[in-house]
Amino acid sequence: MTPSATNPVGRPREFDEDQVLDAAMDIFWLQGYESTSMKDLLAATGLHKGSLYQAFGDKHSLFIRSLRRYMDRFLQEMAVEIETADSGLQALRSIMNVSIGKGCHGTEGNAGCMALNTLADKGTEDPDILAALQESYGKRMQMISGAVARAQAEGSLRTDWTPERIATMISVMSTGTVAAVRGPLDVETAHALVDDFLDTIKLNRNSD
Amino acid sequence: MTPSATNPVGRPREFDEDQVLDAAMDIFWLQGYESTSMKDLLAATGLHKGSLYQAFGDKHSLFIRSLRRYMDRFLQEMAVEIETADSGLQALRSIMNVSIGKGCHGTEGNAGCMALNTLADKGTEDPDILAALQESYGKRMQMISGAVARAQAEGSLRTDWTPERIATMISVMSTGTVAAVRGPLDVETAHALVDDFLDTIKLNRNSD
DNA sequence: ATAATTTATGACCGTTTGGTCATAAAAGGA
DNA sequence: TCCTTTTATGACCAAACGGTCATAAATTAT
Repeated sequence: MTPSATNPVGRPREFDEDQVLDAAMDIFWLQGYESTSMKDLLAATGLHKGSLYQAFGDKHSLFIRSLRRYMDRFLQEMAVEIETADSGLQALRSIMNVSIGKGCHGTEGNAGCMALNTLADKGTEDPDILAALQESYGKRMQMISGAVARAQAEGSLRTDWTPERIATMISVMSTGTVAAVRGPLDVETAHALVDDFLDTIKLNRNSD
Repeated sequence: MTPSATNPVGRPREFDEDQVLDAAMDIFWLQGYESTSMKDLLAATGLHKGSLYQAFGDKHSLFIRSLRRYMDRFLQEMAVEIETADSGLQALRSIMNVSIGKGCHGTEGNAGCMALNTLADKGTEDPDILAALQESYGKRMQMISGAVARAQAEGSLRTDWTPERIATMISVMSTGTVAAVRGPLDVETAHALVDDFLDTIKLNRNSD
Protein backbone atom coordinates (compact mmCIF):
# COMPACT_ATOMS: atom_id res chain seq x y z
CA MET A 1 0.00 0.00 0.00
CA THR A 2 1.29 3.45 -0.82
CA PRO A 3 1.64 5.97 2.06
CA SER A 4 -1.12 8.56 2.40
CA ALA A 5 -2.22 11.33 4.70
CA THR A 6 -4.62 9.03 6.53
CA ASN A 7 -2.23 6.09 6.59
CA PRO A 8 1.24 7.54 7.08
CA VAL A 9 4.21 5.29 7.59
CA GLY A 10 5.79 5.10 11.03
CA ARG A 11 4.42 5.16 14.54
CA PRO A 12 1.25 7.27 14.75
CA ARG A 13 1.11 10.33 16.92
CA GLU A 14 -0.63 9.98 20.23
CA PHE A 15 -1.49 13.64 20.59
CA ASP A 16 -3.73 16.04 18.74
CA GLU A 17 -1.75 18.87 17.24
CA ASP A 18 -4.58 21.37 17.67
CA GLN A 19 -5.03 20.53 21.31
CA VAL A 20 -1.32 20.91 21.95
CA LEU A 21 -1.26 24.25 20.20
CA ASP A 22 -4.26 25.42 22.19
CA ALA A 23 -2.54 24.47 25.43
CA ALA A 24 0.68 26.19 24.40
CA MET A 25 -1.22 29.29 23.33
CA ASP A 26 -3.07 29.43 26.64
CA ILE A 27 0.01 29.30 28.80
CA PHE A 28 1.97 31.70 26.61
CA TRP A 29 -1.02 34.02 26.74
CA LEU A 30 -1.24 33.75 30.49
CA GLN A 31 2.44 34.04 31.32
CA GLY A 32 4.18 35.64 28.37
CA TYR A 33 7.13 34.32 26.41
CA GLU A 34 9.97 34.76 28.87
CA SER A 35 8.08 33.62 31.93
CA THR A 36 6.96 30.42 30.27
CA SER A 37 9.56 27.68 30.54
CA MET A 38 9.79 24.48 28.56
CA LYS A 39 8.80 22.72 31.76
CA ASP A 40 5.59 24.77 31.83
CA LEU A 41 4.94 23.98 28.20
CA LEU A 42 5.51 20.28 28.77
CA ALA A 43 3.16 20.26 31.74
CA ALA A 44 0.50 22.22 29.84
CA THR A 45 0.63 20.15 26.69
CA GLY A 46 1.22 16.77 28.32
CA LEU A 47 3.96 16.05 25.81
CA HIS A 48 7.47 14.95 26.50
CA LYS A 49 10.44 17.02 25.56
CA GLY A 50 11.53 15.07 22.52
CA SER A 51 8.04 14.92 21.07
CA LEU A 52 7.45 18.62 21.42
CA TYR A 53 10.78 19.51 19.85
CA GLN A 54 10.31 17.10 17.00
CA ALA A 55 6.79 18.26 16.26
CA PHE A 56 7.13 22.03 16.71
CA GLY A 57 10.80 22.92 16.73
CA ASP A 58 12.09 25.17 19.45
CA LYS A 59 10.34 27.41 21.95
CA HIS A 60 10.44 30.42 19.65
CA SER A 61 8.75 28.61 16.75
CA LEU A 62 6.08 27.29 19.06
CA PHE A 63 5.45 30.79 20.36
CA ILE A 64 5.07 32.23 16.88
CA ARG A 65 2.53 29.57 16.01
CA SER A 66 0.69 30.20 19.26
CA LEU A 67 0.61 33.92 18.66
CA ARG A 68 -0.64 33.56 15.09
CA ARG A 69 -3.27 31.15 16.34
CA TYR A 70 -4.41 33.67 18.93
CA MET A 71 -4.61 36.51 16.46
CA ASP A 72 -6.39 34.47 13.81
CA ARG A 73 -9.01 33.46 16.35
CA PHE A 74 -9.37 37.05 17.44
CA LEU A 75 -9.90 38.27 13.90
CA GLN A 76 -12.38 35.52 13.26
CA GLU A 77 -14.44 36.54 16.28
CA MET A 78 -14.29 40.12 15.09
CA ALA A 79 -15.55 39.09 11.68
CA VAL A 80 -18.52 37.36 13.25
CA GLU A 81 -19.34 40.43 15.31
CA ILE A 82 -19.21 42.60 12.23
CA GLU A 83 -21.31 40.30 10.09
CA THR A 84 -24.03 39.85 12.65
CA ALA A 85 -24.28 43.48 13.70
CA ASP A 86 -27.46 45.36 12.90
CA SER A 87 -25.61 48.50 11.94
CA GLY A 88 -22.11 49.78 11.29
CA LEU A 89 -22.08 51.63 14.57
CA GLN A 90 -23.26 48.55 16.43
CA ALA A 91 -20.49 46.58 14.76
CA LEU A 92 -17.93 49.03 16.06
CA ARG A 93 -19.41 48.89 19.52
CA SER A 94 -19.33 45.09 19.48
CA ILE A 95 -15.73 45.02 18.32
CA MET A 96 -14.64 47.21 21.20
CA ASN A 97 -16.70 45.49 23.85
CA VAL A 98 -15.71 42.01 22.77
CA SER A 99 -12.06 43.03 22.84
CA ILE A 100 -12.45 44.13 26.42
CA GLY A 101 -14.02 40.82 27.38
CA LYS A 102 -11.45 38.71 25.57
CA GLY A 103 -8.78 39.47 28.14
CA CYS A 104 -10.61 37.47 30.77
CA HIS A 105 -8.84 34.16 30.44
CA GLY A 106 -11.15 31.54 31.83
CA THR A 107 -11.41 31.80 35.57
CA GLU A 108 -7.77 32.69 36.00
CA GLY A 109 -8.13 36.43 36.04
CA ASN A 110 -7.30 38.87 33.33
CA ALA A 111 -4.55 37.81 30.98
CA GLY A 112 -5.11 40.72 28.65
CA CYS A 113 -4.65 40.59 24.92
CA MET A 114 -1.85 38.25 23.91
CA ALA A 115 -0.98 40.34 20.87
CA LEU A 116 -0.77 43.53 22.90
CA ASN A 117 1.23 41.87 25.65
CA THR A 118 3.63 40.51 23.08
CA LEU A 119 3.97 43.87 21.39
CA ALA A 120 4.82 45.43 24.73
CA ASP A 121 7.70 43.17 25.59
CA LYS A 122 8.97 41.73 22.33
CA GLY A 123 7.64 44.09 19.71
CA THR A 124 10.77 45.83 18.61
CA GLU A 125 13.41 43.18 19.04
CA ASP A 126 12.01 40.14 17.30
CA PRO A 127 11.40 40.52 13.55
CA ASP A 128 9.28 37.36 13.25
CA ILE A 129 6.98 38.54 15.99
CA LEU A 130 6.80 42.05 14.62
CA ALA A 131 5.90 40.72 11.18
CA ALA A 132 3.11 38.57 12.59
CA LEU A 133 1.75 41.48 14.61
CA GLN A 134 1.80 43.85 11.69
CA GLU A 135 0.11 41.37 9.41
CA SER A 136 -2.69 40.87 11.90
CA TYR A 137 -2.94 44.58 12.58
CA GLY A 138 -3.39 45.24 8.88
CA LYS A 139 -6.27 42.81 8.63
CA ARG A 140 -7.86 44.24 11.74
CA MET A 141 -7.63 47.77 10.35
CA GLN A 142 -9.28 46.64 7.14
CA MET A 143 -12.13 45.09 9.05
CA ILE A 144 -12.65 48.15 11.21
CA SER A 145 -12.46 50.41 8.18
CA GLY A 146 -15.15 48.34 6.53
CA ALA A 147 -17.45 48.75 9.50
CA VAL A 148 -16.72 52.47 9.57
CA ALA A 149 -17.59 52.78 5.88
CA ARG A 150 -20.85 51.03 6.57
CA ALA A 151 -21.61 53.38 9.44
CA GLN A 152 -20.83 56.30 7.17
CA ALA A 153 -23.14 54.96 4.49
CA GLU A 154 -25.83 54.63 7.12
CA GLY A 155 -25.36 58.26 8.04
CA SER A 156 -24.07 57.71 11.55
CA LEU A 157 -20.48 58.84 11.01
CA ARG A 158 -19.03 61.93 9.36
CA THR A 159 -17.98 61.45 5.74
CA ASP A 160 -15.42 64.23 5.52
CA TRP A 161 -12.89 61.86 7.10
CA THR A 162 -11.82 58.68 5.34
CA PRO A 163 -12.82 55.36 6.85
CA GLU A 164 -9.14 54.64 7.55
CA ARG A 165 -8.76 57.88 9.47
CA ILE A 166 -11.68 57.11 11.73
CA ALA A 167 -10.71 53.46 11.96
CA THR A 168 -7.30 54.43 13.27
CA MET A 169 -8.92 56.34 16.08
CA ILE A 170 -11.19 53.43 16.92
CA SER A 171 -8.36 50.92 16.74
CA VAL A 172 -6.17 52.95 19.06
CA MET A 173 -8.99 53.64 21.49
CA SER A 174 -9.79 49.95 21.60
CA THR A 175 -6.15 49.09 22.20
CA GLY A 176 -6.00 51.58 25.04
CA THR A 177 -9.11 50.18 26.64
CA VAL A 178 -7.83 46.64 26.49
CA ALA A 179 -4.47 47.70 27.93
CA ALA A 180 -5.94 49.78 30.74
CA VAL A 181 -8.49 47.18 31.76
CA ARG A 182 -5.70 44.80 32.74
CA GLY A 183 -4.75 47.19 35.46
CA PRO A 184 -6.37 50.25 36.94
CA LEU A 185 -9.45 50.53 34.75
CA ASP A 186 -12.38 48.38 35.75
CA VAL A 187 -14.47 46.60 33.17
CA GLU A 188 -17.70 48.51 33.78
CA THR A 189 -15.94 51.83 33.32
CA ALA A 190 -14.38 50.46 30.16
CA HIS A 191 -17.75 49.59 28.65
CA ALA A 192 -19.13 52.96 29.64
CA LEU A 193 -16.10 54.52 28.02
CA VAL A 194 -16.85 52.75 24.76
CA ASP A 195 -20.31 54.26 24.78
CA ASP A 196 -18.97 57.71 25.57
CA PHE A 197 -16.41 57.45 22.83
CA LEU A 198 -18.86 56.33 20.18
CA ASP A 199 -21.26 58.98 21.34
CA THR A 200 -18.54 61.51 20.79
CA ILE A 201 -17.63 60.56 17.26
CA LYS A 202 -21.05 59.84 15.87
CA LEU A 203 -22.88 62.35 13.72
CA ASN A 204 -26.28 62.59 15.34
CA ARG A 205 -27.97 60.95 18.27
CA ASN A 206 -30.74 59.28 16.27
CA SER A 207 -28.52 57.23 14.04
CA ASP A 208 -27.86 54.33 16.38
CA MET B 1 33.75 62.59 66.33
CA THR B 2 30.18 61.35 66.11
CA PRO B 3 29.04 59.68 62.89
CA SER B 4 26.87 61.77 60.61
CA ALA B 5 25.26 61.58 57.21
CA THR B 6 28.17 63.36 55.57
CA ASN B 7 30.80 61.46 57.51
CA PRO B 8 29.49 57.94 57.92
CA VAL B 9 31.59 55.26 59.50
CA GLY B 10 32.97 52.50 57.27
CA ARG B 11 34.37 52.42 53.79
CA PRO B 12 32.72 55.04 51.60
CA ARG B 13 30.75 54.06 48.53
CA GLU B 14 32.48 54.46 45.21
CA PHE B 15 29.32 54.77 43.17
CA ASP B 16 26.52 57.27 42.93
CA GLU B 17 23.20 55.74 43.85
CA ASP B 18 21.23 57.91 41.46
CA GLN B 19 23.47 57.05 38.54
CA VAL B 20 23.15 53.35 39.29
CA LEU B 21 19.38 53.60 39.51
CA ASP B 22 19.26 55.48 36.23
CA ALA B 23 21.32 52.79 34.55
CA ALA B 24 19.16 50.04 36.00
CA MET B 25 16.00 51.86 34.99
CA ASP B 26 17.26 52.29 31.45
CA ILE B 27 18.04 48.66 30.86
CA PHE B 28 14.86 47.43 32.55
CA TRP B 29 12.96 49.89 30.39
CA LEU B 30 14.69 48.69 27.25
CA GLN B 31 14.52 44.97 27.88
CA GLY B 32 11.81 44.33 30.42
CA TYR B 33 12.08 42.49 33.70
CA GLU B 34 12.48 38.90 32.58
CA SER B 35 14.84 39.60 29.72
CA THR B 36 17.20 41.59 31.89
CA SER B 37 19.67 39.38 33.72
CA MET B 38 21.83 40.26 36.69
CA LYS B 39 24.74 40.14 34.29
CA ASP B 40 23.07 42.85 32.21
CA LEU B 41 22.41 44.90 35.31
CA LEU B 42 26.01 44.54 36.46
CA ALA B 43 27.34 45.60 33.07
CA ALA B 44 24.95 48.55 32.87
CA THR B 45 25.60 49.83 36.36
CA GLY B 46 29.30 49.02 36.51
CA LEU B 47 28.83 47.53 39.96
CA HIS B 48 29.91 44.15 41.18
CA LYS B 49 27.47 41.56 42.30
CA GLY B 50 27.99 41.91 46.02
CA SER B 51 27.76 45.68 45.94
CA LEU B 52 24.55 45.72 44.02
CA TYR B 53 22.90 43.15 46.25
CA GLN B 54 24.03 44.91 49.41
CA ALA B 55 22.88 48.30 48.21
CA PHE B 56 19.59 47.44 46.54
CA GLY B 57 18.56 43.98 47.59
CA ASP B 58 17.47 41.52 44.96
CA LYS B 59 16.48 41.95 41.34
CA HIS B 60 12.83 42.41 42.15
CA SER B 61 13.46 45.27 44.61
CA LEU B 62 15.72 46.98 42.14
CA PHE B 63 13.05 46.70 39.49
CA ILE B 64 10.39 48.22 41.71
CA ARG B 65 12.65 51.16 42.47
CA SER B 66 13.44 51.56 38.78
CA LEU B 67 9.78 51.47 37.83
CA ARG B 68 8.80 54.01 40.47
CA ARG B 69 11.64 56.21 39.34
CA TYR B 70 10.42 56.00 35.76
CA MET B 71 6.85 56.84 36.66
CA ASP B 72 7.80 59.70 38.97
CA ARG B 73 9.86 61.23 36.20
CA PHE B 74 7.01 60.78 33.79
CA LEU B 75 4.53 62.49 36.09
CA GLN B 76 6.96 65.31 36.70
CA GLU B 77 7.32 65.93 32.98
CA MET B 78 3.56 65.88 32.68
CA ALA B 79 3.25 68.44 35.43
CA VAL B 80 5.62 70.77 33.62
CA GLU B 81 3.66 70.43 30.40
CA ILE B 82 0.45 71.24 32.20
CA GLU B 83 1.85 74.21 34.06
CA THR B 84 3.44 75.80 31.02
CA ALA B 85 0.51 75.25 28.66
CA ASP B 86 -1.33 78.29 27.38
CA SER B 87 -4.70 76.64 27.72
CA GLY B 88 -6.32 73.54 29.14
CA LEU B 89 -6.77 72.07 25.70
CA GLN B 90 -3.14 72.75 24.85
CA ALA B 91 -2.14 71.05 28.07
CA LEU B 92 -4.05 67.94 27.06
CA ARG B 93 -2.48 68.01 23.63
CA SER B 94 0.99 68.32 25.14
CA ILE B 95 0.39 65.47 27.54
CA MET B 96 -0.56 63.14 24.73
CA ASN B 97 2.17 64.22 22.34
CA VAL B 98 4.90 64.08 24.96
CA SER B 99 3.76 60.59 25.93
CA ILE B 100 4.17 59.46 22.35
CA GLY B 101 7.67 60.88 22.20
CA LYS B 102 8.77 59.43 25.52
CA GLY B 103 8.95 55.92 24.10
CA CYS B 104 11.93 56.83 21.95
CA HIS B 105 14.72 55.67 24.18
CA GLY B 106 17.83 57.56 23.08
CA THR B 107 19.07 56.31 19.74
CA GLU B 108 18.18 52.72 20.50
CA GLY B 109 14.80 52.60 18.91
CA ASN B 110 11.43 52.64 20.56
CA ALA B 111 11.32 51.13 24.02
CA GLY B 112 7.76 52.22 24.63
CA CYS B 113 6.41 53.23 28.00
CA MET B 114 8.00 51.29 30.82
CA ALA B 115 4.85 51.42 32.91
CA LEU B 116 2.69 50.12 30.09
CA ASN B 117 5.18 47.41 29.18
CA THR B 118 5.28 46.32 32.79
CA LEU B 119 1.52 46.30 33.06
CA ALA B 120 1.34 44.09 30.00
CA ASP B 121 3.57 41.34 31.26
CA LYS B 122 3.57 41.57 35.04
CA GLY B 123 0.45 43.55 35.80
CA THR B 124 -1.74 40.89 37.30
CA GLU B 125 0.69 38.60 38.98
CA ASP B 126 2.90 40.87 41.05
CA PRO B 127 1.12 42.81 43.82
CA ASP B 128 4.02 45.20 44.43
CA ILE B 129 4.14 46.15 40.79
CA LEU B 130 0.38 46.47 40.55
CA ALA B 131 0.33 48.74 43.59
CA ALA B 132 3.01 50.99 42.13
CA LEU B 133 1.20 51.17 38.81
CA GLN B 134 -2.13 52.00 40.38
CA GLU B 135 -0.64 54.67 42.57
CA SER B 136 0.95 56.36 39.60
CA TYR B 137 -2.18 55.94 37.51
CA GLY B 138 -4.20 57.70 40.17
CA LYS B 139 -1.90 60.70 40.18
CA ARG B 140 -1.91 60.82 36.41
CA MET B 141 -5.70 60.76 36.32
CA GLN B 142 -5.82 63.62 38.81
CA MET B 143 -3.50 65.68 36.68
CA ILE B 144 -5.43 65.01 33.50
CA SER B 145 -8.70 65.76 35.27
CA GLY B 146 -7.26 69.08 36.39
CA ALA B 147 -6.36 70.01 32.85
CA VAL B 148 -9.80 68.94 31.66
CA ALA B 149 -11.45 71.10 34.30
CA ARG B 150 -9.39 74.02 33.13
CA ALA B 151 -10.39 73.40 29.52
CA GLN B 152 -14.01 73.24 30.63
CA ALA B 153 -13.67 76.52 32.48
CA GLU B 154 -12.19 78.01 29.35
CA GLY B 155 -15.19 76.88 27.39
CA SER B 156 -13.40 74.41 25.15
CA LEU B 157 -14.87 71.20 26.57
CA ARG B 158 -18.42 70.16 27.35
CA THR B 159 -19.44 70.63 30.97
CA ASP B 160 -22.25 68.08 31.10
CA TRP B 161 -19.61 65.39 31.65
CA THR B 162 -17.43 65.37 34.75
CA PRO B 163 -13.73 66.08 34.36
CA GLU B 164 -13.00 62.50 35.48
CA ARG B 165 -15.27 61.09 32.80
CA ILE B 166 -13.53 63.00 30.05
CA ALA B 167 -10.13 62.38 31.62
CA THR B 168 -10.71 58.65 31.49
CA MET B 169 -11.27 58.88 27.77
CA ILE B 170 -8.15 60.95 27.28
CA SER B 171 -6.07 58.68 29.48
CA VAL B 172 -7.14 55.57 27.63
CA MET B 173 -6.68 57.16 24.23
CA SER B 174 -3.20 58.24 25.23
CA THR B 175 -2.38 54.77 26.46
CA GLY B 176 -3.59 53.29 23.20
CA THR B 177 -1.50 55.68 21.17
CA VAL B 178 1.63 54.92 23.14
CA ALA B 179 1.03 51.19 22.83
CA ALA B 180 0.30 51.26 19.12
CA VAL B 181 3.23 53.47 18.27
CA ARG B 182 5.64 50.78 19.43
CA GLY B 183 4.43 48.63 16.60
CA PRO B 184 2.29 49.25 13.57
CA LEU B 185 1.37 52.90 14.11
CA ASP B 186 3.91 55.42 12.93
CA VAL B 187 4.65 58.51 14.97
CA GLU B 188 3.32 61.05 12.49
CA THR B 189 0.00 59.26 12.29
CA ALA B 190 -0.07 59.16 16.07
CA HIS B 191 0.32 62.92 16.36
CA ALA B 192 -2.31 63.47 13.70
CA LEU B 193 -4.55 61.15 15.64
CA VAL B 194 -4.15 63.25 18.77
CA ASP B 195 -5.33 66.28 16.82
CA ASP B 196 -8.24 64.38 15.36
CA PHE B 197 -9.23 63.08 18.76
CA LEU B 198 -9.09 66.46 20.46
CA ASP B 199 -10.93 67.97 17.54
CA THR B 200 -13.63 65.39 18.10
CA ILE B 201 -14.19 66.01 21.78
CA LYS B 202 -13.88 69.77 21.88
CA LEU B 203 -16.90 72.00 22.00
CA ASN B 204 -16.31 74.49 19.23
CA ARG B 205 -13.58 75.15 16.72
CA ASN B 206 -12.63 78.59 17.98
CA SER B 207 -11.69 77.59 21.47
CA ASP B 208 -8.16 76.41 20.85
C1' DA C 1 9.70 -12.11 9.16
C1' DT C 2 12.27 -8.16 8.46
C1' DA C 3 13.29 -3.53 7.12
C1' DA C 4 12.10 1.20 7.15
C1' DT C 5 10.12 4.97 9.23
C1' DT C 6 8.06 7.71 12.58
C1' DT C 7 6.97 8.77 17.42
C1' DA C 8 7.52 8.27 22.77
C1' DT C 9 10.29 8.65 26.58
C1' DG C 10 13.47 10.62 29.57
C1' DA C 11 18.44 10.72 30.56
C1' DC C 12 21.76 13.87 29.70
C1' DC C 13 24.33 18.29 28.44
C1' DG C 14 26.51 22.80 28.71
C1' DT C 15 25.08 27.37 29.91
C1' DT C 16 22.90 30.77 32.38
C1' DT C 17 20.12 31.99 36.12
C1' DG C 18 19.51 34.70 40.61
C1' DG C 19 21.73 34.75 44.80
C1' DT C 20 25.40 34.02 48.79
C1' DC C 21 29.54 34.53 51.10
C1' DA C 22 34.46 34.84 52.40
C1' DT C 23 38.02 37.93 52.04
C1' DA C 24 40.32 42.28 51.29
C1' DA C 25 40.26 47.18 51.53
C1' DA C 26 39.07 51.75 53.19
C1' DA C 27 37.23 54.76 56.22
C1' DG C 28 36.20 56.60 61.32
C1' DG C 29 36.47 56.05 66.56
C1' DA C 30 38.95 55.18 70.75
C1' DT D 1 47.70 51.46 67.00
C1' DC D 2 43.84 48.65 66.75
C1' DC D 3 38.98 47.88 66.65
C1' DT D 4 34.63 48.49 64.39
C1' DT D 5 32.00 49.35 60.49
C1' DT D 6 30.98 49.61 55.80
C1' DT D 7 32.04 48.66 50.99
C1' DA D 8 34.57 46.17 46.92
C1' DT D 9 35.54 42.14 44.63
C1' DG D 10 34.73 37.91 42.57
C1' DA D 11 34.72 32.90 43.62
C1' DC D 12 31.25 29.90 44.34
C1' DC D 13 26.56 27.54 44.45
C1' DA D 14 22.31 24.98 43.57
C1' DA D 15 18.69 25.23 40.54
C1' DA D 16 16.61 26.08 36.28
C1' DC D 17 17.21 27.00 31.57
C1' DG D 18 16.65 25.55 26.49
C1' DG D 19 18.01 21.97 23.76
C1' DT D 20 19.95 17.17 22.10
C1' DC D 21 20.13 12.43 21.61
C1' DA D 22 20.04 7.40 22.32
C1' DT D 23 16.85 3.95 22.87
C1' DA D 24 12.41 1.67 22.82
C1' DA D 25 7.97 1.17 20.77
C1' DA D 26 4.53 1.24 17.15
C1' DT D 27 3.19 1.31 12.69
C1' DT D 28 3.48 0.41 7.29
C1' DA D 29 5.96 -1.66 3.36
C1' DT D 30 8.15 -5.55 1.29
